[in-house]
Amino acid sequence: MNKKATIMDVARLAGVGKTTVSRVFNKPEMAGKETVEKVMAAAKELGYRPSPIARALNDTKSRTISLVVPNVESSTMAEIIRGAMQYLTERNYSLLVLDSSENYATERDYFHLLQERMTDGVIFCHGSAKERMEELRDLMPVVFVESSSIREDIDKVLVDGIDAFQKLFSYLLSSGFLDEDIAIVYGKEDNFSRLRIGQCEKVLEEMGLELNPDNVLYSNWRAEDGYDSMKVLLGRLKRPKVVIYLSDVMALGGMRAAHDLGLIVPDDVSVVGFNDARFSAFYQPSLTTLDYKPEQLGIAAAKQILNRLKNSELPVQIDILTTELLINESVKELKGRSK
Amino acid sequence: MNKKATIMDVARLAGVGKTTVSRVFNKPEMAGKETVEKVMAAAKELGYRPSPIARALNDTKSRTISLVVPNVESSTMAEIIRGAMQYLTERNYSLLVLDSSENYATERDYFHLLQERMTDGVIFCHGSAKERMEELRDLMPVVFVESSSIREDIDKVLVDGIDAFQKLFSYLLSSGFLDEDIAIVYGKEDNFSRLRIGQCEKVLEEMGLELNPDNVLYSNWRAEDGYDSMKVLLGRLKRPKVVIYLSDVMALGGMRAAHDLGLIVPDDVSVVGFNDARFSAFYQPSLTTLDYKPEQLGIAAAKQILNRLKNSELPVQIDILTTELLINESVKELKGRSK
DNA sequence: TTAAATTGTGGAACCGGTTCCACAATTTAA
DNA sequence: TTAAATTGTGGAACCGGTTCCACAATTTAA
Repeated sequence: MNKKATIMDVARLAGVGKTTVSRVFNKPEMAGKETVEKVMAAAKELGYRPSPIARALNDTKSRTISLVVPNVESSTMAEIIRGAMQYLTERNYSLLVLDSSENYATERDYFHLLQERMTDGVIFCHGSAKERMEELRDLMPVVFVESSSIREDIDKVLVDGIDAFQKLFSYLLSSGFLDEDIAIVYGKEDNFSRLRIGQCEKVLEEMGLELNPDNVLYSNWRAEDGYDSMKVLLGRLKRPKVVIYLSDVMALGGMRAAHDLGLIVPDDVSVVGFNDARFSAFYQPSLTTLDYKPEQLGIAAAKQILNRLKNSELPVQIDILTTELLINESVKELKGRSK
Repeated sequence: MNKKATIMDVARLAGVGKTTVSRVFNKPEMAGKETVEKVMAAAKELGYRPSPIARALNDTKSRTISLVVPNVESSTMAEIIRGAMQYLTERNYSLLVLDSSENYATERDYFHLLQERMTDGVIFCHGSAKERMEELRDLMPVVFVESSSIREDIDKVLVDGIDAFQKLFSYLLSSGFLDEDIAIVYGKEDNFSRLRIGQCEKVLEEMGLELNPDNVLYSNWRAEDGYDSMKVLLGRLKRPKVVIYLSDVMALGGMRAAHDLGLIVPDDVSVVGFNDARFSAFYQPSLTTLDYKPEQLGIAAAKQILNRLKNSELPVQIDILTTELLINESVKELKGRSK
């Protein structure tokens, strides 16, 4: 490993001052034509590239955005990372991914603040360190993804859960389901689930519906968890007629559980998913789901951060992604039933 | 946004030199007890935290690892990111994710080298910039994931494709399938696919098998693509009796296509997947697949990088993940057939 | 009581760049 | 031909830390 060439090496070889080398790399139009050529030749010969670290020391700009995600089992996070990465890479920014799982509650604290100056902004995806993140806003732009905040200077990207549940419950009611027929399976009971729960309860209240408390379950996002919760629900004396899962993956597990119990989806029990509708149309039966692209959350958040970086005076940005109710085979209308 | 406190601010407030402040933060046992307290109090009062950038300038250690991934549609990459992130975060390293999609072929080149000093090492996941990455090895540790290299000083993490195909073909033959019955659907024809294709062909040759060229397809990793390729295969005069997909997600699409054509999996056509067996057991029918956890690739690669960082003299590290053949419902044995 | 070893401290130099500003050389205007 | 404006250049200072090393103060050994 031979040592890297520095700006001084190039300056010496080209027979100019280091200032001139710096200028050639940053504002070549401000330098003489011949000088530019000389310096570039020397730089090439030495394989010189300016060190981003040394640059950042002056700039306080690193062209790096941090993305703080809980390392959850759901693939949603992975999609968000993908979306943000794509948007930022295209614009020559880098993405630093940080884990905010609850096990790191204390280190993370230390850890992020440590990153302060290595990062031009932070995208925060509903983890547990909300308050810390809000404080960070005093130092740099912060975007919240699917997470509420009291602060009014924090940009946000949200999924319109209210609208989603309204669409869904309207559809189910018009399909002949009663509120007592409906079961709902949330993910792990964390900050994010609480957001959804609140939205769901609000809609239920608005629509004058009341679920049987036995039919509200907390699971853990994975297919296995959806499987287990379906077994629980179908073991009840009074079985639900439709089960809403807060993720497609859990719904997949749920459908399999029904099948393993000798029941048919949707004849014996209907199933609805939410989220990552990437494959829902291919499941057997295809899954009725509230579709949105988590990737879009990442893209929107990255966009907001760069906007804010360009203009810190911008009024607060709030992007709301609406879901689409994809009606597939996993729900069977009960219109004709005589209850 | 009030300015951040620097080491000099702390030194002044504590009435000591900046060297002493630096010492208190880095080697407190080398400083006097009272001094440590004084400095810590001053640091706390000012909310001081050492700037990682300024630190990195001396260290040439940033405690950051770069992960270069093609932004493919497959969820495999997302799993790899997750695994690496988890391992590194636990050890107080950060993960910088870079996109090596082919569209960025030129920028990427520039881009990575630009990152040189911000990164202690690079994990490279079968993208198109292989040669560039090999050059990087002269400057820092590089780990290749699922990518071959001529260089013998590059650590590697691989999936044992040879073993996987051996297991699979043995199983299929012993289940009554002939080579002419077998179709195989690869992903997009890129560096990574070529690796698998090579492995598969080698095994076929070893076992004296020959596939019908019509039955070898290149698709594009997504469920939709798997769907389309199944329609192509089932449209052939001589239909394959078993279709091997190089990803579970494509297999899911394929099974759905068969169903939409009025065929039953596995009675009319058997299907095999590969890869992300996270959900394969929950599909309907459950999918026979070559199971490995892409997440483990990320973990193993992260581990190798940190090992190498600790000891650059370490002999080359090669981790080979073996797959497990999960036999599920999507393949039906043809033992009894009279051909 | 004196010499030697240990402990703690801070100024100077450095990491590799950028910015500021004075100044020399050249070009343009009078 | 001379004064004013423009162009190009590089030394010094700086960004915010760490490392090196000399030296003072204290402790231990003789």
